[in-house]
Amino acid sequence: MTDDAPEHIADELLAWFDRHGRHDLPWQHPRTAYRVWVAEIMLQQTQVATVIDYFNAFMARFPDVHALAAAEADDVMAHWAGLGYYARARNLHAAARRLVAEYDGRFPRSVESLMALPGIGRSTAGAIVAQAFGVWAPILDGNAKRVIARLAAIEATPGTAAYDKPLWRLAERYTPETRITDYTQAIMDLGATLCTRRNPQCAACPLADRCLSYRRSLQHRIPAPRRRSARAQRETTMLVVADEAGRVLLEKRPPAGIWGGLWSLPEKPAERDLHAFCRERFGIEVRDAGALEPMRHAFTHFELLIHARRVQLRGTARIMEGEFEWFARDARPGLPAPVARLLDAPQQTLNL
DNA sequence: AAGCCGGGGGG
DNA sequence: CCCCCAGGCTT
Repeated sequence: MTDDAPEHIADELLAWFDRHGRHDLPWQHPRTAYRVWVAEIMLQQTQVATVIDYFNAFMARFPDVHALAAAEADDVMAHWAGLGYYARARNLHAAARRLVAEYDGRFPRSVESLMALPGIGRSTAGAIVAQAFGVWAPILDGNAKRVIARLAAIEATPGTAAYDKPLWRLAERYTPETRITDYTQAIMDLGATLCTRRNPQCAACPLADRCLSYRRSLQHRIPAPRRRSARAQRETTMLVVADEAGRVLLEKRPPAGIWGGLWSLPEKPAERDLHAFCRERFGIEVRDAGALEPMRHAFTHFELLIHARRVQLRGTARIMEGEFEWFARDARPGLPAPVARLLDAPQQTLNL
């Protein structure tokens, strides 16, 4: 299947990149290892257009690896709120501290060393050494996978070893010895701008004449669609507990799991009585102020139906330490997007 | 090898 | 509504 795949693509790809590639992304100027690393982590499963504002704000607050390592975890999480995949932020922070402790803040230049850091796999490690240091290394992000799968007419289903294994072998074959930084950017740019998932612009592609999919008119069928399974439904009840001053009680979620490490609204088990639960969990007496409009939130593998209930504190707010805290409206930490939407809904803003 | 993690954008 | 996106970690 891949034996008749093209042998070389770098020359044509680089010539195209010089004229049509992306040369003004924020992490390209200046292109330090720290900036490339942070960008690569943010760009995992997240589109460029979404990342740019987060990246610039992150760099303004944490300009180098020492600043990031010295920061509080909450501060890092707050700058990630809304980006999703919060394990990325926890890993980024942990890796920054290890880089400072073990490497004096200087990035190692080998794929193997970088892969030993949390959150950095083979493709991200390759992108960092290629882009920051000009070291030869293949990458295989979503763009490169699609470009190479089409070039070699890989018909296996994405997400399987039958798909990934030949792609890594071909990624190694195509990665040139020279202009490694530009090549890495070029194959991603081709995938992002011409060799797109739908409606690939083959007429403008510098590799069309050697692309097996194009020559066989398979470019619309490769990559094959992923198998999709029915999305499970889940429900939860969240409490909007407000005190007299309009502050809201938030809970820091455990590090693992959904929204790990983020502040959010406390959840009440469905079977628990509201008053008993608040008494035992928070040590407060409350008045039930009624249900809010349920909110749906779609995750990749399930859909969450959030039943929110407004609860008024009776008496004085206790000072709480640790996993629960009272937050004034303008002092809220970063929240998961649906929780932020819930608190910002018109029915909420009236009395909070 | 397969399942899991979050939110946004585009068709 | 559907699918995918500069993937990696866990089991």
